[in-house]
Amino acid sequence: MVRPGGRSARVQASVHSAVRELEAEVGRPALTVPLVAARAGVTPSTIYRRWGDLQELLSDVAVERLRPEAPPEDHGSLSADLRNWAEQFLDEMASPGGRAYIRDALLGDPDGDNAGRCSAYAAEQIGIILGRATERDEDTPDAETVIDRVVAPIMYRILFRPDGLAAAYAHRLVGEALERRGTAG
Amino acid sequence: MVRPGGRSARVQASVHSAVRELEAEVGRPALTVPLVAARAGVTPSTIYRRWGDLQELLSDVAVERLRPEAPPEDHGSLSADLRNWAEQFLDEMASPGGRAYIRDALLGDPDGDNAGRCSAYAAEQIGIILGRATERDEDTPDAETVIDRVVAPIMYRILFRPDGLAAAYAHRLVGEALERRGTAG
DNA sequence: ACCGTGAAGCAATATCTTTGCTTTAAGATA
DNA sequence: TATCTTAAAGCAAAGATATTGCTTCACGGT
Repeated sequence: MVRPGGRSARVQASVHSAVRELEAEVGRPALTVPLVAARAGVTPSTIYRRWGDLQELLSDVAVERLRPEAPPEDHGSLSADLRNWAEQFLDEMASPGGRAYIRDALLGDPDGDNAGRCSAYAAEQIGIILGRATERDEDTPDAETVIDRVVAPIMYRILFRPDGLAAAYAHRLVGEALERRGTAG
Repeated sequence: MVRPGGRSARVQASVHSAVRELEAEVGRPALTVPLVAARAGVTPSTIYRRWGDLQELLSDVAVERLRPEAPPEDHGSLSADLRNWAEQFLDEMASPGGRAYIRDALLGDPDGDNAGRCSAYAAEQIGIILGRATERDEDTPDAETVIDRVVAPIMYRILFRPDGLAAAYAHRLVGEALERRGTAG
């Protein structure tokens, strides 16, 4: 029987907060399970038993921070919506903090579950944008295409070649992904 | 002064071998620095001082294993070369072992150095393919385009959505990346 | 053949991880 | 509301890993 509320929930919240606070205060390299436990007012064995190790805990926290907080802004057209979303996505993900979260999320994730969740967040936001475009009767690519053409290149560069990423790159990708579509009806 | 040869080199080789052997024998989750050290005939402190921790050592080993061993096969045309290369790339990288290496390479890599190296390997292979195409007077995209259109989507899916990846996907990406190019001179 | 030096060995210490057992409190039942 | 059940947390001891000062070794230069 699952017990989503009560003590377990309090412990989880308190541990997550402790991670976020300590990440800011001492930096991630200095994070340890006992340190987090002390700040959270919990014994280390609680963390080991619930999360396994520090990496899985960090992965958990990272995924939470990567979850979008609001649907993408509506700028009145598919291309404006996508441009804006891609720019923000790149900004957030390419920042030092964003990169650390992505890595953490991928890292302590034996079954690929958390990584899948991150990808689903992006897919969801894109789905909203494309849904709006469809309602406006715009010619709309499918979400997979946008992921291949826009999200994947951004993530690849963030992970493998973190230098020289700027909004212009996101804009170019969006432009290319939408090429030869503006004229249909 | 750098000392590439001699004892240091022997230690490095022996430690790398130990990692590879033990990865196969006991599995990566059971790997520990003391275990590797014992197999390599080295004291643990040597490993800690040279590599910092297990993750960085694994990252090191992983990058070595991701280095291509030969230039891409020549099939007589850009599209055949790229199709073949992409298919092999996907096969190797999407296999359980390949995915583990990619993750390890990204993981113990504080400065993004090893990740950059992996990306450079792919870029180099692609450069060879495109160079051949240019010599044949084919209309040739630049390497960045191939990375954005072919490599990035493959890597994104391997890392974030490991299900349902097959050669057909790689072929489709190559086809789309080369679209509207075959007819030029 | 002999230094100088960077890297490896050794060993003591500090820290983290694991685990068996006990205690707590959430949620169900009456 | 009192009681019961049980998943999860606490505690503490044992085990393993990580760190570090000092010593020893051997490569590369003179």
